[in-house]
Amino acid sequence: MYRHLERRLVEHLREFLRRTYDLETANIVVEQPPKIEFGEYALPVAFELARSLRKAPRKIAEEIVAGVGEISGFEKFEVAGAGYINVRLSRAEFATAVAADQSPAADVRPGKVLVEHSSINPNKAAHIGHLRNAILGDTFVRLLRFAGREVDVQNYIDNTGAQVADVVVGFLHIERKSRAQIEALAAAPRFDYVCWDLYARVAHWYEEDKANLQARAATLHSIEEGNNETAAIADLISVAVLKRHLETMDRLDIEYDFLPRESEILHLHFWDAAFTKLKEAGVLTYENDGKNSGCWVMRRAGTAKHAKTNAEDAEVNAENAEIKEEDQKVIVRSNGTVGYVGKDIAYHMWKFGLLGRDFGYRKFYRYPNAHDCWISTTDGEKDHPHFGEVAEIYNVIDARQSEPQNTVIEALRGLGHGEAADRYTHFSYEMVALTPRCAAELGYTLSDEDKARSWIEVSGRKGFGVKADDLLDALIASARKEVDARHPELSEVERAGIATQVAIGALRFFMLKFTKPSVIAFDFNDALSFEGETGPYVQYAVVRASNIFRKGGYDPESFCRDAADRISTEDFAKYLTGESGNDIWELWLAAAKTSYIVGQCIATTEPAYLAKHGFQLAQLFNTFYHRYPILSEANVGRKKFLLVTAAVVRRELIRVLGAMGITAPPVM
RNA sequence: GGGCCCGUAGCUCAAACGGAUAGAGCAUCGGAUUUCUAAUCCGGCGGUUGCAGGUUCGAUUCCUGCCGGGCCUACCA
Repeated sequence: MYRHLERRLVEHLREFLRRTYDLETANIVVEQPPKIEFGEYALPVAFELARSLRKAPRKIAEEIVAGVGEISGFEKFEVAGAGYINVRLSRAEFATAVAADQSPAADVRPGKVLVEHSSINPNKAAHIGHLRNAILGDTFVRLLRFAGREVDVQNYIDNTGAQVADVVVGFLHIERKSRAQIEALAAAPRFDYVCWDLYARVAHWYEEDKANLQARAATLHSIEEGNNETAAIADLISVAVLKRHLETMDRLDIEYDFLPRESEILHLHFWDAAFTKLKEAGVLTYENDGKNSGCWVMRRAGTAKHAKTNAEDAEVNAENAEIKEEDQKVIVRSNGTVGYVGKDIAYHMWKFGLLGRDFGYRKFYRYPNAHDCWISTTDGEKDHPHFGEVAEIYNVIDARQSEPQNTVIEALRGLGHGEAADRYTHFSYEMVALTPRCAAELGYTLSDEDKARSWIEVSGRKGFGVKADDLLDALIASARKEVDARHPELSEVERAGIATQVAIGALRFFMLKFTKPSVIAFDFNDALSFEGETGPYVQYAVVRASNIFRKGGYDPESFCRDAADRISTEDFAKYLTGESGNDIWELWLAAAKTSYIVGQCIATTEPAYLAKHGFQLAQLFNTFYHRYPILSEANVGRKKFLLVTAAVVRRELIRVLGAMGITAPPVM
């Protein structure tokens, strides 16, 4: 609604400027006034026009206000300050529409969207870094679906790499376990924890004696070759750990549709198909000398020179024809094997339906809600959903991977698929690290240098980090203590359920409230907080709103649905003016912004705006709740109005939380 | 060396295409009429937005340089 009116305002104004000044204004900026009393929209357009019209901004603003005329839904235009135009909505009309949940159909872009996130190596337990990835990715999926897009969720599994081989080495060479023993371990709970520790030990074992690295090379070779005991063990380990990851993420309501695996990219020869096309298009060049002699290389992303003038064009092109050694990315090694960037290029050609090959598919994991997650195989089931061949992709991968991601994009461009390259988004975010204090709490001894840092990077290789399940367990235990103290009358099951909801709310909100480029320095104190700018704060606002209706014996949904029957436009207008009206109007306006915010989040790939919005809405509601007792309100008309207000805000808070993958408990 | 990111209150973070008095939370100090109310609310304290220039009517935001920190820059995946 808010967004729709903004668009209407801009269109009208553009038309007015065209008519009056014969000006084409490409971009009319709309802002929000610093205070609610000033109106709902602020237009700084007069400042911009001052130069071309050779008039004072204030004068232009006055002319616009005088001449702009009536726009449906808007009440008035005013000049403010040195030339701002503040615009006021018709509050009653707006509130009626918001209560009824009228939102004019937004134009949804066609085509399926593929979001890939998590992509955890299946050789050890998931840690907090993976949680940030999965929560960002899953929230983005929810945002896209909220906006009406069709979305496939993928989780890429690198099951043939050195990390998996290392755990195999650990079991066979250090632990000296048989296949049957490993199978038994894999079937036990939290097998991923066993691998977490073993993986760190293997890294240490390599360091003790470099000769031990031969075991890795041999294991890696056997895995790639396939059809042998070692490969079978690697497969059983990676599948078991993968299942654990799915269980961990399911605790957070994170589900996947498809799990493409590197092993199938290898066995189904995706690379061969891609290699041919890349050579034909001249994306790859063969090096005859230098350090990369015998390799197929491509230009590293961002190293091409760009001409600043036409005169430079020829010169720059000549320079770009030859790729300097330091700008070369080896795609195919001199021994003929392909590196991971090459496989990634082939994989992304598949995503856009440009490869001419497909995976086999098999059902792999059924969620408690009966949703099936599929996995890649060489030969699959006949009936399967259609994956790949999508219109847009978003890869949720941390910022460290931006160079290879850009290289893949450049390869697509080089293949002549510029439009695909443009619809490829590296959803980049910074890592989760630990504060020195947190690291110390975990029992790690720190150097003086580390102690002075503001954060320390986690390392799976060293077994240094906070495991996702451990954090969740700690959050649930902490929430449980609060619930037990507040609601001793509830059953064991009820209290456990509430504690889980609160824990998930706290965790998901925590990971979303930071903007993507900010490194999260993880600390248990911050993450375990349930007060202030947290998920539970927002959940609690919903619980409070629900309490009003439960204790009053009303149905909140019906108060939204039938708002217009219960309250006349005149009453809306009456209660939304004056000092207290302004307070409450601010709440209504914030509640109406949800879909506007969702649009912002998608356009900027920044879910943090949603967390911020949820918190602000909850904050406004809490103030309202405190200031205006509802059930004891003597004036019947005003009481109805306050109930509608609470019902609408409750509805929007539930929506915002839902888009973040958070549910509100019945009581807190 | 090159590329990308970050630097805002004691701490952790916001500030939508450049906009009106730079905002929250935490911490700290002081308060909240027995109500749908404490996982909450109100108030106090707290800022030369790393530094220096430039562009602009206007800069935390854009540009240049410097200072400080991080990440990436393998024929490993």
